[in-house]
Amino acid sequence: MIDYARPYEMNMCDLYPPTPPTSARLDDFQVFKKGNASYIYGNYYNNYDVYPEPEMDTTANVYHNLVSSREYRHEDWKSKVIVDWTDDDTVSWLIECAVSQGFCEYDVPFYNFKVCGVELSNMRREEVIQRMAHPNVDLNLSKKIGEIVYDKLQARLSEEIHRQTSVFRYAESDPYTQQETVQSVLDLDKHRLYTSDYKPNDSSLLPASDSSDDAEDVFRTSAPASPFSYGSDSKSGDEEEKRKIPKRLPGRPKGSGKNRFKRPRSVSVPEFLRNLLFDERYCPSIIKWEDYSQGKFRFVKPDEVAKLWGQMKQNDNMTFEKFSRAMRYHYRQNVLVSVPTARLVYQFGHKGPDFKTQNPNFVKVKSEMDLQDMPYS
DNA sequence: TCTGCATTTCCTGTTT
DNA sequence: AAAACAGGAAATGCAG
Repeated sequence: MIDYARPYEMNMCDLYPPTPPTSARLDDFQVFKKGNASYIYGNYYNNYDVYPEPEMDTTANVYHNLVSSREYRHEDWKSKVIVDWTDDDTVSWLIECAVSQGFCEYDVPFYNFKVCGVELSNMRREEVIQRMAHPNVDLNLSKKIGEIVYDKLQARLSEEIHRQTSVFRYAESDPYTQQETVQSVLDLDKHRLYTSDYKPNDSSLLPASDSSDDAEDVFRTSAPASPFSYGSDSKSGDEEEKRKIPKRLPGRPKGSGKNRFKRPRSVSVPEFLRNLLFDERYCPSIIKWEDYSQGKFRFVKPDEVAKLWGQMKQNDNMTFEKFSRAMRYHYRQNVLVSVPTARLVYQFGHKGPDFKTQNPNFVKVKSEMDLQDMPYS
């Protein structure tokens, strides 16, 4: 089922690590890719399986930990859902989580977790464990803390999702006319969510997932393994040669059945489009609102949108043709609607995601610009 | 393990 | 003519 109208939804920009070192826009989408950069000790490292040497002075780290961890002891996070957490909320939760499990707060390198809730919720087990590593703390202890923290996080996340789902069953019937009601229901729900009886499943003693899974890419390489797998890709022009090569069967080519790893829940195609439209980095440069009041949007650079989708799904072979096929499947349920006369223009249907936004296409209103131009206002 | 859903891939034909 | 569109068919991956 698609959560078309989730109460809060991550923006594309929120999915990715803080200010990656490369300036290339598409690199923002590589957080799900195995072996790609992860943020630790203020630096990016390319391998989840090693514990890199921190660049910061380790003594300073420990000192920082001792002195500052109490600054984060506030309880704001308890009344919020995870995606609303600030980096301080994340740290507060982390410390309380570790302490409640009998660990010493000084063994938790909380400065590695100064991230917002969205980023935290997208962390994989390996990344949490890796961030937990500290040269002055026994590796096994760090690993254990990391695993428990990860399990607690997942338990909390699944409880949140469960709560959202039950709220939005109600909302799905008519998301537009009921929007206000739904919002108020959500607000109520949000505020009483974790104030009293939050009891996550205690799976902290489960064995750690096999991180070796991450060492290999489960998706096929961009080059076909054999001519038999992609017969139609042959561009020899030799008709007879073509006839000899059996056509590739329709459907996704078989990946490796083994070495599968869990990816974080990905957004659906309509949600992905909505998120791009909400993100100043992509709207209006590669996708933009054509008629916001009707939910109509236009692909400015369709190939780039498809590429982003492909990168998010770790699929280098994604094209706009395939992406648009996925979009067309959403016509059936009125999540998306075709706009016949205009090319590259689509429309969110009445069952589409909530696309309410203050400033479509991020066009500054005149008064705002005037205010900015005034030196002292 | 099974099932259903959301894709992914390829394809043929049509429209712009 | 090329690109975009439409939708069938078959396959995968994931979640329940």
